[in-house]
Amino acid sequence: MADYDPKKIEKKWQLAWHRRQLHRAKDVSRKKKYYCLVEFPYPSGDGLHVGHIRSYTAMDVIARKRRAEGFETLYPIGWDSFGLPTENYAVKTGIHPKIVTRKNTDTFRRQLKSLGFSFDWKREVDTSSPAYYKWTQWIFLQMFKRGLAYKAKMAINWCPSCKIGLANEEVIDGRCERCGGLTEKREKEQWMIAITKYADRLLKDLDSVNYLERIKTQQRNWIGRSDGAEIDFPISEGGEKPNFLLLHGWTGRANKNFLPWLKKKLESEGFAVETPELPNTDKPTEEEQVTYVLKNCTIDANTIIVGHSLGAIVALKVLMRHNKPVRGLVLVAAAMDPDTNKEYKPFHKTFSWDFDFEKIKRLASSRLVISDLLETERIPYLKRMALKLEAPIAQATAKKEHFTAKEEPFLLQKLIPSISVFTTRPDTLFGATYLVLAPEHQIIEKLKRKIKNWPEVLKYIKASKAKKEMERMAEGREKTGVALSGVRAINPATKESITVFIADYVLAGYGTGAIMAVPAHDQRDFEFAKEFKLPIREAIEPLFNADDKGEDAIRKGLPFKERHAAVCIVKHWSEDKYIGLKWKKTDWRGFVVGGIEDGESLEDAGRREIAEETGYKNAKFVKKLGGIIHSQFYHPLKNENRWAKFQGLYFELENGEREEISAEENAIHEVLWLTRDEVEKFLNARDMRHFWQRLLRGDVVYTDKGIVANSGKFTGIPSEKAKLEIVKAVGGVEKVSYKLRDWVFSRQRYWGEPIPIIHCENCGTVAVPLKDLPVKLPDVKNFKPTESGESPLANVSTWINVKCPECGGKAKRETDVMPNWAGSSWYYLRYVDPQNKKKLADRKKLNHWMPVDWYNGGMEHTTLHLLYSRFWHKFLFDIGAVPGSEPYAKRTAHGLILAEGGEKMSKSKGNVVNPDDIIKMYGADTLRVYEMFMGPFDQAISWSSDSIIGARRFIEKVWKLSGKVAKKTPADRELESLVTTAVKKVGDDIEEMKFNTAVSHMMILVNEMDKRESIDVENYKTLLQLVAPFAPHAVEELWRIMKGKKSVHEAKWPRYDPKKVAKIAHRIIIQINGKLRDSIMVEADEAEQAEVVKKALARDTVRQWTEGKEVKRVIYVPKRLLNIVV
RNA sequence: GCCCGGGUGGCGGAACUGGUAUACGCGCAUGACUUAAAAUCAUGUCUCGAAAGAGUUGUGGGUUCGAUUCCCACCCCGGGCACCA
Repeated sequence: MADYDPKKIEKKWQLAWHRRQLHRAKDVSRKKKYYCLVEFPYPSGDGLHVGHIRSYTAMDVIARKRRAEGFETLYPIGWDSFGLPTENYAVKTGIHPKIVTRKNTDTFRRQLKSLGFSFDWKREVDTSSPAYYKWTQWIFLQMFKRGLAYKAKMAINWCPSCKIGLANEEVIDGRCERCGGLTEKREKEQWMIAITKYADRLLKDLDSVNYLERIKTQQRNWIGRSDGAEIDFPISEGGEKPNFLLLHGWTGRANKNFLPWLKKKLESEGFAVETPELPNTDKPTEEEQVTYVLKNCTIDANTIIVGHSLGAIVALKVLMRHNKPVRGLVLVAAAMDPDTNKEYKPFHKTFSWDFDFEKIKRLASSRLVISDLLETERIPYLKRMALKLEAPIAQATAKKEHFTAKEEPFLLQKLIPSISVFTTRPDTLFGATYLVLAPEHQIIEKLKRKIKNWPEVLKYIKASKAKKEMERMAEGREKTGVALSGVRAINPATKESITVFIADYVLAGYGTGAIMAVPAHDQRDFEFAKEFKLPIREAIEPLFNADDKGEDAIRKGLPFKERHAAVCIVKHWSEDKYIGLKWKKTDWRGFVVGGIEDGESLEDAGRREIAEETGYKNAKFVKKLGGIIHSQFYHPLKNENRWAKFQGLYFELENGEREEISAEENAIHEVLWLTRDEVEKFLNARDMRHFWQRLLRGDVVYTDKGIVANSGKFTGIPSEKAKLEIVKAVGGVEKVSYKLRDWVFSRQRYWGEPIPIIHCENCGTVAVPLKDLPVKLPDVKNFKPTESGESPLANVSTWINVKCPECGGKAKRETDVMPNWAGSSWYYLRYVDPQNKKKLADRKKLNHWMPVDWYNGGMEHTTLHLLYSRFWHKFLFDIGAVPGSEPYAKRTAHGLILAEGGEKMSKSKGNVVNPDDIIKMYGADTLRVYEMFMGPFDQAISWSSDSIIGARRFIEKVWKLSGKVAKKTPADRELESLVTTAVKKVGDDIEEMKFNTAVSHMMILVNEMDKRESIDVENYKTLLQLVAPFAPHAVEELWRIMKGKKSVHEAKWPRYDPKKVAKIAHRIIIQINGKLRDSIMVEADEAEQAEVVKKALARDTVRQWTEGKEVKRVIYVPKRLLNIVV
């Protein structure tokens, strides 16, 4: 037989498989489907990376195994071909990106084919081809139509060297992901996509998919859900008072009672109130009323519009038409006929509720309240509106006389100027001793005239804006800020007047851009408070729970016995040493602890305990160590659950004078003198450590949950429980916040999908009609981005100037293009039906193939591509374009391949491994096997050119074994068992992506076979089948030599008989006192313990160790080990 | 700082659910074949020790008959997030 020569066989079989269309996936098949997916490559000029091969081989192994198991398997590939490197190359060379892309794609295709991947090449997709991006644009327009794609002026991350805006996900350590340059913040009009609308579903649905746990965790952290509350802090000093515009509804008692009442109330508080007489109140025509208000009333940024029943509708319309922000909006509904108890018809019939709620929210930025003067459930539209506006509903107090509303503190409170904060710890509200606003907070501008130190404040705001991201980080988070003098707020819980600061440690983009600072229970607030010498007030007493392990774990069902106790830290009279008590009967190591008896002072109790437990007589009390610490645990000696309320006390001994300790005490614990370091190690309970920290550092910020303290009627409640109660008591609202930001979708560049939007002078922003899709990229000569940050497309006047599709008037095309994450957000859907001209994919085919059964890719895409595509898929699901709301049933991740030195491979470092070279030298099969064998698939690993040879030798061994194959061989039960084990292990390992051990099992089998004179045909064939997915070409050649016509890749995956895995005889390890001393062979049928022990004890080696000793205990693990304890 | 991984020979790494630590591969050493080299084959290869034996899975402690594996504390490396209230 000829020597193994991959050059001779690899091309041959690649062509043969292609001709036989072995890897085509049929859309109609009686087999069960299986969809394997890998991340399609960006065809860069560097060619295929060995990292691609790692992932693609892994999935190829799985795809081939699935086919062998009888699945109709789809394993597609395509090109993610829009992107910056190609464009930058075009800028440099003047060659059109289209041409560069084609060239690169050809290289990638040739390289992938040379590796023998079982892709279905008929399904190639290419994101930069108009036939493809037509549908990318289509999806964008669907989002636009549903308000998910919007244009907004906002501070974005700007990379000055790429001249491009970046999404948060693309900024790493304040640097541009692509070029590594520092990014800055820039105000720009940008297309945004409202991924935040899907935040909660993206989070929740993670529970329904099979992703690696670390992928889920990373996505969860990125989405960053926090459950908390919004709480208003009224401005007590300096607040600009709003003026009110009250719009009444129909003639009726409501107008007679409620509005006059409100007017009087507001005026008595010193507010300016305007109440216009609206025309035609009996037969309302909204148009007249809206015009009237706009014409006759003053509306400015300080106006709060209050609309009552019909007036509510008018208020909304006025606001939209006015189109400038107002101070606030209050909608009051009492649209109930007092006689019939039915809703007024005109209210229901005449008005549509189709408002642009997003816009209204923006226009009424600071106060948004909906007040319900009836039971809410009877006015469902009000509830609907509150939901849409995310506005709090004030509950009515009126019942029978529902038009004579009583005083409504909540409503009023919402109208009085205040600062709203977001907090996850409303339970600490009583400890909030100051407020902090982000420097960008809108209210600062409004308070401007009242701020006495405005120049200083302005300087701080400017300085913080000017800071680049990196500088902000480099400062080591030292807290800076400025107090607003002339402005104060009221803590709604304590009613105390507190200072308001601006500081850049508060972020404008998160929550409300303002926080209540609780220095006692938040590290950052603590640091700030120390810096500015602000009061620190404890609102939570620490609670330590003995966890559910250990002998002091709380026993369920037993009640807690509460006890006040003193914890005494006692210092030596001359040395820097402290008393530690070590309990003898249980694993407690702590300080002197003892109960406080009735009528006894804390100090006395401490001194008494010290004397009793240690004998030392002259302890001098120095200080208390903070407040109470709660500790819940089980007391093993007293057999009861304890709830100890510990007080920390610090004593110093004046001398070593000591009395005899009672025998009783002596039996309980041991007294030790410990240095500071020894104390650290000695303590084994969190409560004791906490006191030690208090002694060492003075203040300790306790940020965990505990028992509410110093909080009026809430004192003593567990903090978790107090949260909601306190929120309710101060009229706060429960809120959820996310770290996830909307997706910046504009790129001011050339090589991307044009955003299919037209800007018309009359009609505003208009979608390109679907029939005009795709909006093709025009050919240009100059790809250079402009200094002003406009797209190069802005210069192509023939392309830009168009007629408005709606009015036919003058209009211009949008010149921004989409980011390169757009095309990749849905490509897996196109594989299913790549040629479809009418839809992004045929529904039947989608039903058949979706979801992707197994998707493998890089960890680096977890919060980018993977999250984006899940979002797009959910959107497509919502509009009925795809079945199922999750695209990928299973997601795994491969580790990076690094260069030999452990660095990243890069052209500039010259350490890139070219797969073409490896294939030339060793063959594609060797490269595949090596990459599978090199190390754990999910971990990063360095390339090693020395080790590749091992993979090649393995294939050669398999090759040479074919010379030993014989039809008749002597029975070989051992080999039989080895083959069976290998079938099981290789199969299992592939499923768990433990390819390295799969290969090693095959190597073991090959080595064993190599020892034999001859090998049975069937055993050899089984081996070939196991190797086939890894080294498809070599095995195909061997298989054909053996058998003939059909391909090994059409053969059924070998099965194994579980009984054969069981060995006939076992080596039993004999240990004496846990040390390995001997081993014996035992037949499977004589594995009874007694027999084995007898056999073992008879052995000389064992007798040597057991001689003259008594056998105390024998542990026997069947088929494994025998441990004799003497 | 927080959240994930990880730490085992000269190197990549293996070890099921707590049960022979170092499988498999690379490298290295010795030998065979060869004029020689490569390739191949055979043997050996954690440390100390002549041996019996002892020690060893980042460090220290604990639980256990027995710990790479479980628990506690700490150190180091990689990745993600980073003042997210």
